[in-house]
Amino acid sequence: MKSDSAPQLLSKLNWSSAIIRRYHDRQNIFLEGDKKAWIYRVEAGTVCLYKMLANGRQQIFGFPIRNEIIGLEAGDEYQLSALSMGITRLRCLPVTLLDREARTDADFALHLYEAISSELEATRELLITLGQHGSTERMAVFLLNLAGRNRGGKTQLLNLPMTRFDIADFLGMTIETVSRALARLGEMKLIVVRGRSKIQVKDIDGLQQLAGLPEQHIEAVGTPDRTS
Amino acid sequence: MKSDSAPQLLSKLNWSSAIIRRYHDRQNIFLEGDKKAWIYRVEAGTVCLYKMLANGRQQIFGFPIRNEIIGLEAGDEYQLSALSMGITRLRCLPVTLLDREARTDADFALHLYEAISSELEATRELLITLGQHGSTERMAVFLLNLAGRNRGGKTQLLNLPMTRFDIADFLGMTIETVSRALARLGEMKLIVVRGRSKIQVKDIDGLQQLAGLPEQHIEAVGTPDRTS
DNA sequence: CGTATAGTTGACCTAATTCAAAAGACGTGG
DNA sequence: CCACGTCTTTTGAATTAGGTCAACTATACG
Repeated sequence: MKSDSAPQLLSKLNWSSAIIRRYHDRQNIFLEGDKKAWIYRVEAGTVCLYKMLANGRQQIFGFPIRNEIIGLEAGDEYQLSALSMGITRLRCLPVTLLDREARTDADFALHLYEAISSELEATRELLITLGQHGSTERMAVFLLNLAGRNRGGKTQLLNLPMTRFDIADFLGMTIETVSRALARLGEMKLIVVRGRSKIQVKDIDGLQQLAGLPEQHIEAVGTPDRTS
Repeated sequence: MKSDSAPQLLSKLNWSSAIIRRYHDRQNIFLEGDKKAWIYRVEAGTVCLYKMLANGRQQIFGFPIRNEIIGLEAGDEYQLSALSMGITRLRCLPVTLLDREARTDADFALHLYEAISSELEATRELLITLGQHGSTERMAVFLLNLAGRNRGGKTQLLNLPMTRFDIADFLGMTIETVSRALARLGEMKLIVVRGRSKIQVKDIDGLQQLAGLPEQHIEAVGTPDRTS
């Protein structure tokens, strides 16, 4: 559901020369409207991409993790804010470098085009999830997305570095509903909630089924086992 | 809210040589998954961009009108379906032409990048609208969006070539709720509903205010931590 | 430990969906 | 131009999912 656009870019860009920056929990990486100076690749940890809203809430657009790129968008300002969720390590590349490459190398510029395109596609998926599914299903989608990108076994222990508040803002609901949705998934024996930041996935197929029944819009991001 | 990215592209592309294609009401222009052969610029009428969903409904992502570009995305398949709303005229450009240009001209490729970027931004706005606003507000946003892109006077007569069903699928609600939302806006003296496809905007400022005031994104000054 | 913060659970309320039916728009043929 | 039938839209009543408010519990941290 989030930017899986890294692979192509990695090849072209000289990331090895990039600086590594370390964040602890809930540090701002950049804010919407900041002048864009760097693009980042997540090396470890999780990032939260969001926009602040007038009502004090925020709309979260994703939680990029290891190997995903953030800050990649046209314009000279960031269009989203980024926050570290837990201890996080980022590799930073000056945009100037990216810009120079893009201006001279059409092929590279096209990679940018593709990367943003897939980001757009991901955002559309999110929009569909929010618009069309109930709270329990949305939670299932969220967990599957995490599980998929974490690339684990069948019985995964998911790490949730984000708070219930963040999850609520991501899925467009309240923390209470998040809590109840998790409880319901628990009752259904699909997951076990372990403390505030660990969730054991017991029945990934069940989740999958809940999340979208028909294959349609839940592409198994990374998960090798797709039963249907 | 939709792709207003045309201007830059227009300058580079040789649209004058492009074929014109005519559609009447509710004809498919292309379908999600179709091999991408053309990109289009709307000359007249309205297009509906959507994805079919498993439950028989559809998520609509926008209603591009005159001068807006459709079919512009990376990949060799369309990621959305497009349907004409009312009599519609499109100028068609073979993607091969666009591709050739993009592969050789880095500057042009960057324009594509920017175009998609603004599309992404628009989709994010839509997501926020759907996620955070009530039905009446959403309707206000929709009407303002139409009014804004139609560029008219203060007391506009809006043409709605799409059905209530389409509006419902765009705003993530039911036709009944669409109807009630319009009725409510009527009671508030903000609009007058004239038949099934015309709406007279009486108080655009009132709509704007309802919609959440144009500036709904507060930049986070300081810590975005909600609680502390 | 004890306090603060995060999360859960319960009771109630509201907005939107659902189901049902009436009213209005539109096209057709007389 | 009117009468008719179909389809779209509106309106109403009942239902429900999720939000809100409030109390309670669990967890992290000093």
